[in-house]
Amino acid sequence: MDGSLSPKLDTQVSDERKPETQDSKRRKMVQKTVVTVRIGENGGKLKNEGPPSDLWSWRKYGQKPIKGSPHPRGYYRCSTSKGCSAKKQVERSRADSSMLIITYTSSHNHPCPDLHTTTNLTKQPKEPQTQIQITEDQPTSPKQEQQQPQENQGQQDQKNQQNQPIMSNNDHEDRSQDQFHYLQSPIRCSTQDIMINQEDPNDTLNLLLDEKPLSYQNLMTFTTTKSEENDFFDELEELPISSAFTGFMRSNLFDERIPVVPS
DNA sequence: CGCATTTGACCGGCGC
DNA sequence: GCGCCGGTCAAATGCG
Repeated sequence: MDGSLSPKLDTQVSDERKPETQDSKRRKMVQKTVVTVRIGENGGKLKNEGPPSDLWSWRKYGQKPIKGSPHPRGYYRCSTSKGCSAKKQVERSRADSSMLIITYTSSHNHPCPDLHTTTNLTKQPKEPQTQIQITEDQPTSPKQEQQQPQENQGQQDQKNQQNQPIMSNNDHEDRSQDQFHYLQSPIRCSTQDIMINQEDPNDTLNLLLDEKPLSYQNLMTFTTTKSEENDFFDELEELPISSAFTGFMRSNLFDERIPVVPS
């Protein structure tokens, strides 16, 4: 009894398509989290690259060839929750085909799914070791130069990040923000090496978050590699991947949310 | 039968 | 004002 003809779309469509509303005026105002995923040899061998497998469920709603990029960009929407407006864009780096650029937009209005809630994920395959660099960007302001060097710097940064201890610099302020977590670190539930760069040109946060990547490699130690995943992704061109030991990851990652906002 | 994915078309925003 | 690019929606097809 919602009275809506198409509840599934009606809600979202109306929300985004609103010709006049605060967000309609500035769709770019939406916060963006850019994740650069580096795929190793494993990824190169595969036809499809391994995107960061988040616990979230994503449904592909579009794909478009981007000018300047030999590879198309895929548009995904969070299907974990019906009312979730979280979205993500996945594209392959034109400079490095073995590098994936995932851009998360909007925020999840629900907590990260867990094995308890997502029984379907229990059998999720794992992907090859992938290195991810995440950049959070708030388009409210012009441009930031740090987002460009991902291709080159990303590699160097990753090395640094791996050496660094995992999230140890956060666990105090994030409690203040509840939903913030969901939107700030969508990849928090990833299973690979993730590097997070939060881009916030409009705020000084950038300085604080600028180089605050996280390395989950330690956690990866548990990950038992499965070859089946290859087959799983074989058909996938873009990257709907899922996480394997999300339960464990989630426990650690979720518990230690990344302080997007230092204070 | 239902759900997810894929492809094409349309609309909006930005730049020139 | 026009053109181009990006993004989203809608419909159709395929797979589970």
